[in-house]
Amino acid sequence: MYADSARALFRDDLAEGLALLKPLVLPPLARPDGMTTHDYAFNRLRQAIMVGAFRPGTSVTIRGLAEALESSPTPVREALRQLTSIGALQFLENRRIVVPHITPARFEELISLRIALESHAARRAITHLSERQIEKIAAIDDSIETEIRGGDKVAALIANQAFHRMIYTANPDPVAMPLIESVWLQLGPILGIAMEHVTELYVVDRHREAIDALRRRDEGAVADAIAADIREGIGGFDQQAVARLLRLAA
Amino acid sequence: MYADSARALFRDDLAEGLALLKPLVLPPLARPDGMTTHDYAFNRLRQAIMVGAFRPGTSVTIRGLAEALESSPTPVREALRQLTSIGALQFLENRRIVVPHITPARFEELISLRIALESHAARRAITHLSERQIEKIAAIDDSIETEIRGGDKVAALIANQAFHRMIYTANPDPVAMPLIESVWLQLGPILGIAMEHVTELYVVDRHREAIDALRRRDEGAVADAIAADIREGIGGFDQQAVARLLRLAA
DNA sequence: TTTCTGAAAATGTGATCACAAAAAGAGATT
DNA sequence: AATCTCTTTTTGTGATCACATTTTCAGAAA
Repeated sequence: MYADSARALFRDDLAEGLALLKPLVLPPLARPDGMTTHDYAFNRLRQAIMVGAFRPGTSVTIRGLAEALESSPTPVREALRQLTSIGALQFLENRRIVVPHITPARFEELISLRIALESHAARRAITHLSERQIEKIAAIDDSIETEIRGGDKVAALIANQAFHRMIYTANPDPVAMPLIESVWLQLGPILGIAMEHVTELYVVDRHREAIDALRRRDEGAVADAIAADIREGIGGFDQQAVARLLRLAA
Repeated sequence: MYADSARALFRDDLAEGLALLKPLVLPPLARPDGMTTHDYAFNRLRQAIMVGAFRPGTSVTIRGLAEALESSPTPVREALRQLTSIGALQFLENRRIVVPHITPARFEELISLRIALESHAARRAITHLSERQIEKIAAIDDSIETEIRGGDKVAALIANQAFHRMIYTANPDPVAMPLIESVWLQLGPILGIAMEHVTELYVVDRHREAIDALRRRDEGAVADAIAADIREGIGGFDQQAVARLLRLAA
């Protein structure tokens, strides 16, 4: 596996990183026609980071990624630069490019920021949601449970994100969504750790509550449900367990 | 002025754009030692957009900026790509790079997002603020009034941003600050329009209220003061007047 | 005057190269 | 065995170039 590429894709955790990256980033997402190399690289990396393919502290290289994506340094560097702008990566002083480390305090800040942003976005979405859209949201919620019961952690995570995204993007001017995804990206690497250590997934979310509140067009109840949902867990992961894990890692 | 450069820096509003850009972006900020060309370009453009140097819809070119910044396309393109990630610019389908247009609805969304984000950040900052820092914040508030009375719109704007930034960055893990600045960037172009049309600046902010609340460590009062401050105006600009202006422009 | 057409210019994209800084590694020294 | 030193390799940076697409604009046609 190492000899496959002349250069290392990752400096640390090479095997694990590759193992996670390969299915997530390399084969599945074919490049659509008309998509630039840069956009392709950006979206692949973004998606990989958001679902926890990279552990905190992992460092990547421009040439390594260019090779993995069968491209050249220029578009990859642009993609990496963009990812730093949204907190997904970090260019260090010594020119190393790493996935940011997360302290327990930072983790708490990010969760609290998620609550502020997403309860706000949920409130703002209510008036724009049609009945049909709400039913779609409920359908996505069902698929989350299916994935959790099936034990596919990454799929559960993605479905959970889709659930939240579907609500917030009902707003025709979804200015909050990019910021919310920035926070998700910063939490991604933690989820990667969680996925390695947590074997049991729990279906304890507040999605039903949120959906009911959406149907009633009850702003306060929606915001409360979303806040509680975030506070308690992330797509099958128990929040407290993740926090504990983080303290151990630090 | 036009003949100075072989290529146009802006496609539209060339004269106005240059007039605003020159003092803000070109001469003053000298490139510090050790700062890369890319970082320099990024920071200059970012600052220029944040204080309203570019009107909505203005389009820029990579080569034009590279020439203006005495650099080459590569680092400038990276800077522009980063700016799109934080909502300051937009790469259109036809490969044009523009400052995003803003609809009245989007404007309202951004203001409401500012309130959600900044009242949250203010709450989170309270426990980390020392007495000395609060006095510094009060000093910045004084300088805002000075600038407003002096009639320097850009300086007033920058001082106002410094006031808010000083509060939010007291938090040792300021995860919200980059997101807040992203919103500021998206509002920047509107401020540019406001600065062109508004002649009178008002010193009607809630800063004193906010500072008092900070001294009392009163979370709710701080959040309320910040929310009211944002709702009513931006660094000397009356919010309602700006909204009216925007409806006219649309 | 307006609209259409085709050539010329401009522009974003991505690959490549030279360069300096940093990291890695081999071998000697303590 | 641990530390230091010097060479080699790797890596980010920025400039340049070729290419395809888009825009611009002059001139013809209606």
